[in-house]
Amino acid sequence: MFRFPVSLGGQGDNLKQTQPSDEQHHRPIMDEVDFFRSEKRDDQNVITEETHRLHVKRENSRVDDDNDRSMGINTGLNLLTANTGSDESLVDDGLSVDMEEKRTKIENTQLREELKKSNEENQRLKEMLSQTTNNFNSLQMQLVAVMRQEEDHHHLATIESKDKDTNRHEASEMVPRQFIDLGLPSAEVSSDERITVRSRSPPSLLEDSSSRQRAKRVLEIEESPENESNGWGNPSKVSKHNASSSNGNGNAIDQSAADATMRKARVSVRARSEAPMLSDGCQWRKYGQKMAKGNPCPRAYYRCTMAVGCPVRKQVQRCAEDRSILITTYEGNHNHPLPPAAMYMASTTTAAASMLLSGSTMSNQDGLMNPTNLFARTMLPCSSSMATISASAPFPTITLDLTESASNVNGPTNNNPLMQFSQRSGFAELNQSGLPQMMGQALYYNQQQSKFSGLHIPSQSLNAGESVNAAMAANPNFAAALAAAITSIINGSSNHQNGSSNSSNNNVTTSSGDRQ
DNA sequence: CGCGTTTGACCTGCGC
DNA sequence: GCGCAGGTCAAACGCG
Repeated sequence: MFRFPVSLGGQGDNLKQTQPSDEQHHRPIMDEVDFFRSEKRDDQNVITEETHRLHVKRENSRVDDDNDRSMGINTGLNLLTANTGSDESLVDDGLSVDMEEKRTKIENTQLREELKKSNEENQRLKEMLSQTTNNFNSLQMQLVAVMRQEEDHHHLATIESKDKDTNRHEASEMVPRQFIDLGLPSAEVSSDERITVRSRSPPSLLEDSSSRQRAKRVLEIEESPENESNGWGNPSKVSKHNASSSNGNGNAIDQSAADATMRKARVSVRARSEAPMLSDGCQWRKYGQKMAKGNPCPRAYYRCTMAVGCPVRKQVQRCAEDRSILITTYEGNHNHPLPPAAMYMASTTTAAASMLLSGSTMSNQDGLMNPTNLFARTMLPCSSSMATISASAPFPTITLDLTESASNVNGPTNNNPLMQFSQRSGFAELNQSGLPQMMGQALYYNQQQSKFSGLHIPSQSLNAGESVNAAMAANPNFAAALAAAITSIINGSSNHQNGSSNSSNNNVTTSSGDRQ
């Protein structure tokens, strides 16, 4: 197996010097050489830099590797050449001290080569780990949704039995029907039924489960025609084709709906910013601008230009009520590597799409969070103030509202919205492994509640505190960072294998503040 | 000259 | 079927 030549826990030269036992294999030899002190410093810098890279992934690591390689190779070759060319003469002269130096040079060269190989291997491993983690997070979100669905199915039976007492006739017709309908292609649903379901969706948390379930199906129906498999050019043109070609295949419909949901999931960030656009680390090109109805401010359309064919687009528009609020809506997932500054927002959109996918692809039973889930209901009031999911929009949209002023700040130390969220919910004592699950469930429940009721929950009394607004004003990237923090927390429950990285992700303050 | 922005035209879905 | 609104395209234009 691969052997890392550096200490994973090292923080710098100081730590290495005070704790030489961590690298007894290398350091004592290097410390003995005074002749190449300058180069030794370079070696230490390389090691230090490598140590930092173990903690913070860099996108330009290749450049670093090149630098290391150039520095290490050049020095090493010179040393090797000197050794091979003058070893015998030195021996003939009987200079044992030079022999020691030559031997040390050779060992240094070997160490550099090992370090270089280690860097390359480490870089490959990190890339593999990053990709695997992303895939795992996406799958984890779906798994959690499926597990919750099965769990809630038992609660559904109880609810339905209660419903039968009050709506015996309705239940006897609707419940069996919904199972039948959900198993059939969505195209068989008439538009009248869709309208009916929409109008029947009550806003209450304890809304009728059957109506919610049917509403969910409508959402799947509405999302299924959207297909971006052939790019963004003319999605609507493909929709008709898909709707007709997929008829008669329920699985195909479900998969289509799932794919469409993933692609059309949107993440909207409301942030106070005087800048015309949030700098989220990506490169955008404006391709259109329209005057939206009811808003004197035009809506600008941007697409990602960091890679050819990247499907990610975003809309930027100022709030009609408060023009200091900048509403940025992201759509799609990047299909190319991203700089670190752009990873946060990208991961947010990806996680949002995964969440929406989890909600819309639940099977034909009770794919909703059970209203009797006291845990989730406890989470909801606060989580809704930070992240809402609206069904009023044409596409399922997660809204991160970071603009509310702190009207009810609990205290000067409670400036972290997520920490306040945990405290208000009575789970402040939870450890870092518990908070992500709670947050994920809360956000997920909010998603289901608002999504299927057709009600956009307005932001209320966000306990983010004045610090959030201050941070937003100081740095528009704070919105992206906070969104990433939420995503990290949501995903944190599934990343127990990444202990070091998760510990920082779960610390929202660190995640949002240090990654600017 | 290349790239990004602007802006009017066009397409599509939806409601009446 | 018609009109409206959202979204996109592409030619024209500006800038470095």
